[in-house]
Amino acid sequence: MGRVKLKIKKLESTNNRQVTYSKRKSGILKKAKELSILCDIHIVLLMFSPTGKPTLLQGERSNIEEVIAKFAQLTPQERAKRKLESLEALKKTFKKLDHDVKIQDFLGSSSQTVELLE
Amino acid sequence: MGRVKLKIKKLESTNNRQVTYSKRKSGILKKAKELSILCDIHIVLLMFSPTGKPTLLQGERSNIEEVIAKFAQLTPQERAKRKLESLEALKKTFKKLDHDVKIQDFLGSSSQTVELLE
DNA sequence: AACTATTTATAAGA
DNA sequence: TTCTTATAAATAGTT
Repeated sequence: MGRVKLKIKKLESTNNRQVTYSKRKSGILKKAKELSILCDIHIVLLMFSPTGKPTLLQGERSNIEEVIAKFAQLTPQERAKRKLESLEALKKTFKKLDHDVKIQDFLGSSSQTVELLE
Repeated sequence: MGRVKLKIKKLESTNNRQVTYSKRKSGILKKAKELSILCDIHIVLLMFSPTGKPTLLQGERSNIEEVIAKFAQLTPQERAKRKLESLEALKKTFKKLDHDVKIQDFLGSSSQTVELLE
Protein backbone atom coordinates (compact mmCIF):
# COMPACT_ATOMS: atom_id res chain seq x y z
CA MET A 1 0.00 0.00 0.00
CA GLY A 2 2.53 2.50 -0.97
CA ARG A 3 4.70 3.73 -3.77
CA VAL A 4 6.47 0.39 -3.92
CA LYS A 5 5.84 -3.13 -2.73
CA LEU A 6 7.61 -3.54 0.57
CA LYS A 7 9.59 -6.66 1.40
CA ILE A 8 8.59 -7.99 4.79
CA LYS A 9 11.90 -8.06 6.57
CA LYS A 10 13.43 -5.96 9.32
CA LEU A 11 13.81 -2.40 8.12
CA GLU A 12 17.43 -1.35 8.04
CA SER A 13 17.09 2.23 9.17
CA THR A 14 16.29 2.87 12.81
CA ASN A 15 14.46 6.01 11.83
CA ASN A 16 12.46 4.17 9.21
CA ARG A 17 11.47 1.51 11.75
CA GLN A 18 10.11 4.19 14.02
CA VAL A 19 8.24 6.01 11.27
CA THR A 20 6.78 2.80 9.90
CA TYR A 21 5.83 1.66 13.38
CA SER A 22 3.99 4.87 13.98
CA LYS A 23 2.04 4.64 10.73
CA ARG A 24 1.21 0.95 10.96
CA LYS A 25 0.39 1.10 14.64
CA SER A 26 -2.42 3.53 13.84
CA GLY A 27 -3.66 1.19 11.16
CA ILE A 28 -3.68 -1.95 13.25
CA LEU A 29 -5.30 -0.22 16.22
CA LYS A 30 -8.06 1.01 13.94
CA LYS A 31 -8.52 -2.46 12.49
CA ALA A 32 -8.69 -4.06 15.91
CA LYS A 33 -11.26 -1.57 17.12
CA GLU A 34 -13.36 -2.00 13.99
CA LEU A 35 -13.26 -5.78 14.27
CA SER A 36 -14.33 -5.59 17.87
CA ILE A 37 -17.33 -3.42 17.00
CA LEU A 38 -18.40 -5.01 13.72
CA CYS A 39 -18.29 -8.56 15.02
CA ASP A 40 -18.98 -7.81 18.69
CA ILE A 41 -15.98 -9.72 19.93
CA HIS A 42 -13.36 -9.66 22.64
CA ILE A 43 -9.94 -8.50 21.52
CA VAL A 44 -6.71 -7.46 23.20
CA LEU A 45 -3.67 -6.09 21.41
CA LEU A 46 -0.43 -5.30 23.18
CA MET A 47 2.64 -3.99 21.38
CA PHE A 48 5.90 -2.24 22.07
CA SER A 49 7.43 0.44 19.89
CA PRO A 50 11.03 0.12 18.67
CA THR A 51 11.96 2.32 21.60
CA GLY A 52 10.04 0.15 24.05
CA LYS A 53 6.93 2.22 24.57
CA PRO A 54 3.98 -0.10 25.22
CA THR A 55 0.48 0.34 23.81
CA LEU A 56 -2.51 -1.69 24.89
CA LEU A 57 -5.79 -1.89 23.03
CA GLN A 58 -8.85 -3.51 24.48
CA GLY A 59 -11.84 -3.99 22.24
CA GLU A 60 -14.96 -1.95 22.82
CA ARG A 61 -16.77 -4.94 24.13
CA SER A 62 -14.18 -6.28 26.49
CA ASN A 63 -11.66 -5.56 29.12
CA ILE A 64 -8.51 -7.57 29.43
CA GLU A 65 -9.79 -9.34 32.49
CA GLU A 66 -12.80 -10.68 30.64
CA VAL A 67 -10.68 -11.77 27.72
CA ILE A 68 -8.19 -13.64 29.80
CA ALA A 69 -10.96 -15.02 31.95
CA LYS A 70 -12.34 -16.71 28.87
CA PHE A 71 -9.26 -18.89 28.89
CA ALA A 72 -10.36 -20.16 32.21
CA GLN A 73 -13.70 -21.18 30.76
CA LEU A 74 -12.14 -23.74 28.46
CA THR A 75 -12.91 -27.20 29.73
CA PRO A 76 -10.03 -29.29 31.00
CA GLN A 77 -10.56 -31.56 28.01
CA GLU A 78 -10.25 -28.72 25.55
CA ARG A 79 -7.19 -27.36 27.28
CA ALA A 80 -5.56 -30.73 27.29
CA LYS A 81 -5.77 -30.87 23.54
CA ARG A 82 -4.10 -27.56 22.91
CA LYS A 83 -0.83 -25.83 23.21
CA LEU A 84 -1.32 -23.59 26.17
CA GLU A 85 2.30 -22.92 26.90
CA SER A 86 1.64 -19.24 26.48
CA LEU A 87 -0.93 -19.27 29.20
CA GLU A 88 1.46 -21.16 31.42
CA ALA A 89 4.19 -18.64 30.68
CA LEU A 90 1.83 -15.82 31.51
CA LYS A 91 0.97 -17.42 34.78
CA LYS A 92 4.61 -17.78 35.73
CA THR A 93 5.34 -14.23 34.76
CA PHE A 94 2.48 -12.91 36.77
CA LYS A 95 3.55 -14.87 39.77
CA LYS A 96 6.77 -12.91 39.60
CA LEU A 97 4.95 -9.67 39.00
CA ASP A 98 2.98 -10.30 42.13
CA HIS A 99 6.10 -9.67 44.05
CA ASP A 100 7.34 -6.80 41.93
CA VAL A 101 4.57 -4.53 40.84
CA LYS A 102 2.98 -1.92 43.00
CA ILE A 103 0.14 -0.11 41.33
CA GLN A 104 -0.08 3.28 42.91
CA ASP A 105 -2.65 4.96 40.73
CA PHE A 106 -5.15 2.23 40.07
CA LEU A 107 -8.01 3.68 38.07
CA GLY A 108 -11.16 1.75 37.30
CA SER A 109 -11.68 3.08 33.80
CA SER A 110 -13.13 1.36 30.75
CA SER A 111 -10.44 2.59 28.45
CA GLN A 112 -9.87 1.30 25.00
CA THR A 113 -6.41 2.29 23.89
CA VAL A 114 -4.02 3.04 26.69
CA GLU A 115 -0.64 4.55 26.11
CA LEU A 116 1.12 3.08 29.04
CA LEU A 117 4.08 5.39 28.66
CA GLU A 118 4.39 8.61 26.76
CA MET B 1 -12.32 -1.58 1.43
CA GLY B 2 -15.04 -3.24 -0.49
CA ARG B 3 -17.86 -2.59 -2.86
CA VAL B 4 -19.37 -0.12 -0.45
CA LYS B 5 -18.20 1.90 2.53
CA LEU B 6 -19.09 0.01 5.66
CA LYS B 7 -20.52 1.70 8.73
CA ILE B 8 -18.60 0.68 11.83
CA LYS B 9 -21.37 -0.69 14.00
CA LYS B 10 -22.34 -4.17 15.09
CA LEU B 11 -23.33 -6.19 12.03
CA GLU B 12 -26.94 -7.26 12.21
CA SER B 13 -26.67 -10.69 10.68
CA THR B 14 -25.06 -13.41 12.75
CA ASN B 15 -23.81 -15.03 9.58
CA ASN B 16 -22.37 -11.77 8.35
CA ARG B 17 -20.55 -11.26 11.64
CA GLN B 18 -18.92 -14.65 11.26
CA VAL B 19 -17.98 -14.11 7.63
CA THR B 20 -16.61 -10.67 8.32
CA TYR B 21 -14.72 -11.92 11.36
CA SER B 22 -13.08 -14.60 9.29
CA LYS B 23 -11.97 -12.18 6.60
CA ARG B 24 -10.80 -9.42 8.88
CA LYS B 25 -9.10 -11.80 11.28
CA SER B 26 -6.82 -12.87 8.46
CA GLY B 27 -6.08 -9.28 7.66
CA ILE B 28 -5.24 -8.19 11.17
CA LEU B 29 -3.09 -11.26 11.85
CA LYS B 30 -1.12 -10.49 8.72
CA LYS B 31 -0.73 -6.88 9.74
CA ALA B 32 0.45 -7.81 13.22
CA LYS B 33 3.00 -10.25 11.90
CA GLU B 34 4.29 -7.75 9.36
CA LEU B 35 4.60 -5.03 11.98
CA SER B 36 6.52 -7.38 14.23
CA ILE B 37 9.01 -8.20 11.48
CA LEU B 38 9.37 -4.82 9.83
CA CYS B 39 9.90 -2.92 13.04
CA ASP B 40 11.41 -5.76 15.07
CA ILE B 41 9.00 -5.36 17.94
CA HIS B 42 7.16 -7.38 20.53
CA ILE B 43 3.46 -7.87 19.84
CA VAL B 44 0.67 -10.02 21.20
CA LEU B 45 -2.82 -10.21 19.76
CA LEU B 46 -5.59 -12.22 21.36
CA MET B 47 -9.11 -12.36 19.98
CA PHE B 48 -12.24 -14.44 20.20
CA SER B 49 -14.51 -15.25 17.29
CA PRO B 50 -18.27 -14.56 17.49
CA THR B 51 -18.63 -18.20 18.47
CA GLY B 52 -15.97 -17.92 21.14
CA LYS B 53 -13.03 -19.55 19.42
CA PRO B 54 -9.81 -17.92 20.63
CA THR B 55 -6.84 -17.05 18.46
CA LEU B 56 -3.50 -15.90 19.80
CA LEU B 57 -0.78 -14.27 17.75
CA GLN B 58 2.69 -13.68 19.08
CA GLY B 59 5.05 -11.64 16.99
CA GLU B 60 8.01 -13.27 15.32
CA ARG B 61 10.36 -11.66 17.72
CA SER B 62 8.61 -12.37 20.95
CA ASN B 63 6.76 -14.83 23.04
CA ILE B 64 4.05 -13.75 25.37
CA GLU B 65 6.26 -14.22 28.38
CA GLU B 66 8.81 -11.78 27.08
CA VAL B 67 6.15 -9.28 26.21
CA ILE B 68 4.50 -9.34 29.56
CA ALA B 69 7.85 -9.42 31.25
CA LYS B 70 8.56 -6.07 29.70
CA PHE B 71 5.86 -4.68 31.92
CA ALA B 72 7.90 -5.77 34.86
CA GLN B 73 10.88 -3.85 33.56
CA LEU B 74 9.14 -0.54 33.92
CA THR B 75 10.63 1.28 36.84
CA PRO B 76 8.46 1.84 39.88
CA GLN B 77 8.51 5.54 39.06
CA GLU B 78 7.22 4.95 35.56
CA ARG B 79 4.55 2.57 36.75
CA ALA B 80 3.43 5.00 39.36
CA LYS B 81 2.72 7.57 36.72
CA ARG B 82 0.54 5.42 34.53
CA LYS B 83 -2.76 3.68 34.40
CA LEU B 84 -1.85 0.07 34.95
CA GLU B 85 -5.29 -1.15 35.89
CA SER B 86 -5.17 -3.65 33.08
CA LEU B 87 -2.06 -5.19 34.48
CA GLU B 88 -3.66 -5.30 37.88
CA ALA B 89 -6.72 -6.99 36.42
CA LEU B 90 -4.54 -9.52 34.67
CA LYS B 91 -2.74 -10.29 37.86
CA LYS B 92 -6.00 -10.90 39.69
CA THR B 93 -7.28 -13.10 36.92
CA PHE B 94 -4.13 -15.14 36.87
CA LYS B 95 -4.23 -15.61 40.58
CA LYS B 96 -7.58 -17.30 40.02
CA LEU B 97 -6.25 -19.26 37.10
CA ASP B 98 -3.49 -20.57 39.28
CA HIS B 99 -6.06 -22.54 41.12
CA ASP B 100 -8.05 -23.54 38.07
CA VAL B 101 -5.84 -24.33 35.14
CA LYS B 102 -3.98 -27.54 34.66
CA ILE B 103 -1.85 -27.60 31.56
CA GLN B 104 -1.52 -31.18 30.50
CA ASP B 105 0.33 -30.84 27.24
CA PHE B 106 2.83 -28.09 27.87
CA LEU B 107 4.93 -27.72 24.77
CA GLY B 108 7.93 -25.43 24.52
CA SER B 109 7.31 -24.24 20.97
CA SER B 110 8.04 -20.89 19.42
CA SER B 111 4.69 -20.62 17.75
CA GLN B 112 3.38 -17.53 16.11
CA THR B 113 -0.33 -17.92 15.54
CA VAL B 114 -1.99 -20.53 17.68
CA GLU B 115 -5.51 -21.65 17.10
CA LEU B 116 -6.40 -22.53 20.62
CA LEU B 117 -9.60 -24.20 19.55
CA GLU B 118 -10.66 -25.45 16.15
C1' DA C 1 3.03 16.38 9.35
C1' DA C 2 0.95 16.24 4.77
C1' DC C 3 0.62 14.46 0.24
C1' DT C 4 -0.27 11.03 -3.43
C1' DA C 5 0.86 7.14 -6.27
C1' DT C 6 0.35 2.59 -5.49
C1' DT C 7 -0.48 -1.52 -3.09
C1' DT C 8 -3.44 -4.04 -0.11
C1' DA C 9 -7.71 -5.29 2.22
C1' DT C 10 -12.22 -6.39 1.76
C1' DA C 11 -17.80 -6.12 0.78
C1' DA C 12 -20.63 -8.00 -2.09
C1' DG C 13 -21.44 -11.29 -5.47
C1' DA C 14 -20.65 -15.77 -7.95
C1' DT D 1 -17.05 -21.97 1.77
C1' DT D 2 -13.79 -20.57 -1.63
C1' DC D 3 -12.98 -17.43 -5.51
C1' DT D 4 -13.62 -13.10 -7.97
C1' DT D 5 -13.65 -8.19 -8.57
C1' DA D 6 -14.98 -3.50 -7.87
C1' DT D 7 -14.00 -0.31 -4.52
C1' DA D 8 -12.44 1.55 -0.14
C1' DA D 9 -8.56 1.99 2.79
C1' DA D 10 -3.74 1.80 4.19
C1' DT D 11 0.68 3.19 3.44
C1' DA D 12 5.87 3.91 1.17
C1' DG D 13 8.25 7.27 -0.51
C1' DT D 14 8.18 12.07 -1.08
C1' DT D 15 7.59 17.08 0.10
